Amino acid sequence: MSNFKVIAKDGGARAGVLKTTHGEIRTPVFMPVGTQGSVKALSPDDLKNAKSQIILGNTYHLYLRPGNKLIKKMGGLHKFMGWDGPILTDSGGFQAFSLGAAIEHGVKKVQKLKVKSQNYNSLANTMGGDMVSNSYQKKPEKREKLRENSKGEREALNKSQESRVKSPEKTKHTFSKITDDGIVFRSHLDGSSHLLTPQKSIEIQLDLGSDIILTLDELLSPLHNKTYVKKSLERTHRWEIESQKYFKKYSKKLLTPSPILFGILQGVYDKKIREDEAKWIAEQGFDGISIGGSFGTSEIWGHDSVNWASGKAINDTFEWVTPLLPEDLPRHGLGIGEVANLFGSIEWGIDMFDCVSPTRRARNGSLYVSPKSRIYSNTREYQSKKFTININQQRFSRDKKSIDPTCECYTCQNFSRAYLRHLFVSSEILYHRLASIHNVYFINNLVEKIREAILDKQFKKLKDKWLG
RNA sequence: CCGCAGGUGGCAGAACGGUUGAUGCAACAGACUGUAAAUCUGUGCCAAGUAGGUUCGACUCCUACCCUGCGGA
Repeated sequence: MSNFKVIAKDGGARAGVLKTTHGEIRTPVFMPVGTQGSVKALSPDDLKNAKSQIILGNTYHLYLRPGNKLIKKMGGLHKFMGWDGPILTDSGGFQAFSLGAAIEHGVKKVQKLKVKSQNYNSLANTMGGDMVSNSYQKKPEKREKLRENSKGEREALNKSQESRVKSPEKTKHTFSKITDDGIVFRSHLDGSSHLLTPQKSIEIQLDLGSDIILTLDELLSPLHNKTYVKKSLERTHRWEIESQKYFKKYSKKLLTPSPILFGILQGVYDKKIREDEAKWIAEQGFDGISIGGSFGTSEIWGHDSVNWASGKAINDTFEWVTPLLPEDLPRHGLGIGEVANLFGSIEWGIDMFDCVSPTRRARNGSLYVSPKSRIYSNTREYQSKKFTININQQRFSRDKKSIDPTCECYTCQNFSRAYLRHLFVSSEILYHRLASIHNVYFINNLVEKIREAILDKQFKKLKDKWLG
């Protein structure tokens, strides 16, 4: 019996209902990310008032601190954090990337700039040593460079040549390493070493009492070469099957009613690979399918900068894979959550989303605004087609309007841009809460509006209104 | 009034007499997509109290004055 039901379709876009052990979810749905048992700056009440139906928790972080066994003893993650709605837990697969390949390759999940291909094969050969990433090292490097430049001409030349030779060879220290058995992590907290196997990941997620569990996968980088990608995907397949076996063996025994298990469709920005992966995952009998992997471009995969456009990789990928996935399974776009990407993904039949963007952006001063409000604000946003403003900007210091005059969140009902800017530049803690309430509400509300539009067969119209 | 210490960007604060002039904060802008993120990346600063002197060369040494702090009368 399926937990998921599509109740309406408008083109490729779907509206549905997903049953979980902590209640029903209306899809499409956005899931705020609560990595360490907390959606940063927000209480469960704040989350509910911001229209959150379900949140995400993280295996890797909660395993390291406070520990899955402790959370189990405390009655599970829901009780521990005071959230009675559904929780989806990530498997820890993303950290293999963010603590490994992302550092080594200097890339992000959604790579916006064209990266010069270096044909990376294996990764993270150099675990150990200083716990510093390249971005964290930049400051000292800059300092050295400046000092060198200020010395005598010849001396400076010699020195800078030396550093030019040394610099590319510089070891990048990563915190994760992939082995066939699982992911070896060196804790970013205390340096201790941990092996996360597919079984271990499921065990942790069961201990947490998650409603929706994900299989362990390895997130690929656009700079992994074809040989490595092939090998990695075979390994991820093995991990997913092992995850599923372990899940079937223990989930019903340990928890009643049982949580559900989503498999992960991995890959890079390549049609053939994504289609093959879609066919494979469709056959495995999962309760849902999370679509992850890299949405970046590189020469290795034949992408040239001319063809590249923002969000194109995401849209293309979903366009390729969704026709090959079972209609009756929920589809989850892992880590997707920017406004344009939500429209682009839902259009191709994606039902669920999670993203750190609303909460991280909020804390960093980037607040969402709707198209109408962009016109109010200033022609800058309107022209740039962005959906955010940087509240730190001076032009908001006397702005009496709410962040988004069309928004009905608690923050917009009660506070001005001028006040929020003041809180932000003053580093007041309240800023984080008010800003996060707004951004989470904004995205949740947008997805809710999209759902209503699908039910009314108005999806295209709403999309045009936003993306024009 | 006397003694001591000291005056370096908007603020704080470094540097053998050698094209001087870091760094931090603040300011201004930008980034952020399964959270190593209240983070990161840029940008600019009319920067040596005043007036002289020594020196090839002074932020750096000398003199006077002005100002600030501390102690004393």
